Amino acid sequence: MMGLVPRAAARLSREEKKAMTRAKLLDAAAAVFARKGFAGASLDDVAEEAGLTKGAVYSNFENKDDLIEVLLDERLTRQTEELGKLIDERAAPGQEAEIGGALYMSYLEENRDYYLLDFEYAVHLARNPKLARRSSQGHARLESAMAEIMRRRAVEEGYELPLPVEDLTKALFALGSGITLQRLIDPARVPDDLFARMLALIFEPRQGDEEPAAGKDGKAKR
Amino acid sequence: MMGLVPRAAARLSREEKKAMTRAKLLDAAAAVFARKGFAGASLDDVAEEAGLTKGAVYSNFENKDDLIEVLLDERLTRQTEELGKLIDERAAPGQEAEIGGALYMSYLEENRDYYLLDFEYAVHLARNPKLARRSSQGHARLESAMAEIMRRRAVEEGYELPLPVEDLTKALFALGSGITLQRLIDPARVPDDLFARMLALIFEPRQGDEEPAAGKDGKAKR
DNA sequence: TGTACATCAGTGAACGCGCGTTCACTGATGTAC
DNA sequence: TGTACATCAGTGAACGCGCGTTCACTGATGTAC
Repeated sequence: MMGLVPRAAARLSREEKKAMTRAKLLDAAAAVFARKGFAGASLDDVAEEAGLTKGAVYSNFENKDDLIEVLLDERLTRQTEELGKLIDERAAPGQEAEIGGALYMSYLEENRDYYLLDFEYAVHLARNPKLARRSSQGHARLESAMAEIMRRRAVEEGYELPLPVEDLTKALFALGSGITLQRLIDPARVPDDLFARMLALIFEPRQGDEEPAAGKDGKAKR
Repeated sequence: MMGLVPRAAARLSREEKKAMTRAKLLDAAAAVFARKGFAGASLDDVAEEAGLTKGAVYSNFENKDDLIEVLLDERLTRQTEELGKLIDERAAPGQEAEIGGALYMSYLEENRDYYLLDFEYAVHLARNPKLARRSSQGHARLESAMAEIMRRRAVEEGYELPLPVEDLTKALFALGSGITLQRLIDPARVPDDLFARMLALIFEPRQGDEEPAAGKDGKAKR
């Protein structure tokens, strides 16, 4: 019983073992950075959380910057992949705003520390243009994924987007992150459903738009 | 010539001199924190920029946190006072969105470093609830000022706001800060006029709103 | 107005600490024969 | 299958540095007489 894990581990090749160490370090970094922040957490903290030593960090990553870069990049990739599924599974036609807003807010509630880390790192990026350039790619992919979803929904349900998708996407992410930051600082100052209501507002048909194609839910979005 | 400032200074009372020192330190802190960030700048940097020593900082402020708190609080108060004037002077009826958006963006362009500092400190606040509680008051005042302006405009020009003012205010600040953060990281990824266009969109009349009271500029906001 | 003492804003040096990074070493894995 | 050497992931200790904070001191300003 006690020896199982070690004995199993002893069968791993050098390469496999290294991959495990790396994974352990990334998990530990996620937890520790979330708890203490990037600046506030030391590599000793990370190593200890992983049950290893600082040397293991430097054996697997260039330095502290590299570690968090890999960490956040991998998380962003995962989120990008999950984004589509989430919305498609949950949102009925005409309910995207409410569901999307609520979904985001509950996700935020559960991942407070991760968002905080994102903001901290965003500031770090703004002060380190070289890092920023690399990280831009990941965010661009996330935006594309989101834009693609909105475009498809709009076509399927026959409504017009109020702005070019790319711009709309950027604006929605901006709105979301702005609300997020406010809530992180003082949850009481931002209503739970503000994001959802803004989404509804933004997607609502305007005077001068033609009436939605008959059938479906004519007066839906109100 | 050379002796003028010192000789004049020699006439100041202890109190006046201390006030001058404090002001010098705050100016220096504003410059240094903007340049290097709050975490990145040392109190030695601040003191040196002010032509003083660290001891002067500790003689005028409790510690580093207190220094930036006072600094940002004073700036916020100034901004709150100027906010009303700015919009009233510049924006013709029906042009609030365009002017407001453009105004904000050009202000951002000129004060890049200050915004960066704001975000850095916001994260700091989110991790230090005690600090956050005090700083909330300043932001609440800024929001009230903004809400008051929007309320008045809406009445004067006879349109309806799409959400309760308080919520709308929070949402607009959130959108603005979200766009700001994106632009700080990578200006190329956010169009200059995105904020203005979103404002226009948000204030645009919707299907189901009654037509605007005759006269004025009936089909204006399009 | 002048003198003697009190106050206190700002000095300058030292303290203590934590942290990122480096490095010689080790022991388990891999390789060649 | 077994042996001898090479490799290299991870160890553990040391290095060096910067920084926030403290503190005994000083000299200019304030106060009392």
